[in-house]
Amino acid sequence: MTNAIVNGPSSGLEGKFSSLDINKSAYVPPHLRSSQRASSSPNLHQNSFGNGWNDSRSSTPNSTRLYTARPSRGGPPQSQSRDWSQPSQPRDTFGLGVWKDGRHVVGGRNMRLEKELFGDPTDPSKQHTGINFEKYDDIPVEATGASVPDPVVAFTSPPLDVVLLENIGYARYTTPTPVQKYSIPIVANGRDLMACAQTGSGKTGGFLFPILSASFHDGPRAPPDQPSSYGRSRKAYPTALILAPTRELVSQIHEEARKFAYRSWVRPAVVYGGADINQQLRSIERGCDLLSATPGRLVDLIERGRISLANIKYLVLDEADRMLDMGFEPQIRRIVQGEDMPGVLERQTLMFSATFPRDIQILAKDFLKDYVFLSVGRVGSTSENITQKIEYVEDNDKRSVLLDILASQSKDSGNLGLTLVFVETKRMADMLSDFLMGNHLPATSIHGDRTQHEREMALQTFRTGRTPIMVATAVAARGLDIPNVTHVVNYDLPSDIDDYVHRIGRTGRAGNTGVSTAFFNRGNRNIVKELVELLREANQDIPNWLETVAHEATFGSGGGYRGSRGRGRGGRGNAGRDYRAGGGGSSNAGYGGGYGGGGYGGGGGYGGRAQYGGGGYSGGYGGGSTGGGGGQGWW
DNA sequence: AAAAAAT
Repeated sequence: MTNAIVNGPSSGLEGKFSSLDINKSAYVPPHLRSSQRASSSPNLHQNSFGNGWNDSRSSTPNSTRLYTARPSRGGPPQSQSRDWSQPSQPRDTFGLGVWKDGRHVVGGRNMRLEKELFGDPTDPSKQHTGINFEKYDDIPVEATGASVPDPVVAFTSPPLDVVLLENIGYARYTTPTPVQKYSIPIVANGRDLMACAQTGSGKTGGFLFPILSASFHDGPRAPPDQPSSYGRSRKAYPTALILAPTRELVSQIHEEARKFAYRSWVRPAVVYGGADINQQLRSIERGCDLLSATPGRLVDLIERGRISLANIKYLVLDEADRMLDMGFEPQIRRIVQGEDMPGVLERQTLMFSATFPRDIQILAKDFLKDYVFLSVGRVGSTSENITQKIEYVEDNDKRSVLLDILASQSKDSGNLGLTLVFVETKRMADMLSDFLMGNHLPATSIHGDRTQHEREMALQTFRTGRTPIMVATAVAARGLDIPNVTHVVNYDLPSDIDDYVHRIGRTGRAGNTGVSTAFFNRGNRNIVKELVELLREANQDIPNWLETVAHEATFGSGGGYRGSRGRGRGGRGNAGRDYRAGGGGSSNAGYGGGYGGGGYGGGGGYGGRAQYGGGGYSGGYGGGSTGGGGGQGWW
């Protein structure tokens, strides 16, 4: 099994145009696959372990098992199914497989597509393994819940589906991240999952890998009551649905899905607002098995009768806390509970959230069944490969300080790195990028008032280095994975420390070192305490004046440093605790270990601090002025 | 107070 990655697929059909037509005509849209599927596969409700995933919660033991019961690659099968001997078996040459007669018919390789999806392996500048594994092994993970499956140690033991393993190999991922080590067996055992983890921890693979592995093996679920005799229905019946808060995030998830669904029967699709809906309609007609979507556009398409959720087997809510912050709860509830999606017992649901406040707990209670709770340590702040600098800069001086920074950066020889500048408002994003461009700096900007096209262009010119400076609002703070960001500037500090963590997490990825610079002034006192704690945890240098300010802020008021966001999120960072565990909770991996420090939601259960955080707002403006220490009278 | 998201 291991050699699947090393050798790669060896279909002899790659690049043969002759089977183009065959393939086109042989392709069966997902919604028309029901008849053959229903008759040929009695294993409809089985996962790749072969155990019923509906009732696995009570019966599945922890022991590891094979993730794949039989091979499903492009070569001749090692088992029965003689029809393979037919020479003209319609195999695809464009990297598309099909599900046919209850079996996975894997597509042939397509070198052009492969290059598009995975990059050119011969191009060293594209060598982007994505993940620094030594660092990642330090991330503490805690799993709680009833009979938590043991984490896996490798993609190959027990093995994921061979086709998936090959794709993982093409993507040059060698080792599962800690999130994946836990999530893979959890999902593969049919369990629901609530994970407190951030993007960058490998969580996209954490849900894509097990979902695709099982899907490759099991095939699509037969849509209920599908009027299959009526020509082609134009309704898509996805098997898996992934919801995420921003368009960029959704589109990034879709790109990952395209990689790992390569050569399989699974057609990934993506829908989000701001883009031409007719184009999206056409694309989902071409196949929509694993759908990544923002909630609004999905509801729209459901209303138009073009997407049915009746076939959903896997539901993923990514960045759930953020979606609630953005007011998506009504749409999400409608999608999950108010349409035709199978109930909680008939589907598998995975929720990811950076924090675990009360409203997320409620959502988890409503959407999940007997879930495993996974708490994954913070990546950005604990990893010391991000150097965090805090500079005192008054608002009026910010522009010139930024220019200085950018100028000194460009003096560094071979400055290939990208600089991401965060501001708080859309207006500021426009003004600042105009200012930079006016100073002949190659800058662009991204925020919610730009058209989707402009946003995509900005992201593209930034990624490719054509405009290596990008000014961004919160739209780019979370989740976006842009390789080669070497510097994050918090031109305006966010009022929420979690946002800060997310922002600086845009750099220092892929095991590279990164620098973050924050402009701090009196307007940022609301996060100073948490900021100092964070810097301390991450072994960063803390300026004396900052310590002083933090001290004052602590004393100046009842310590209501959190306020500002109205509804305090449950504790900091990933302090998410499995509240079901009643405070104590069984822990599989040392969480406390690298985490000491005060802030981590200190034992006392959950509910308490979740909703209306401590002192509320006003973290003490005006508290003891005349900055005492450091001899710097800033206040 | 701001940002994001369906039109």
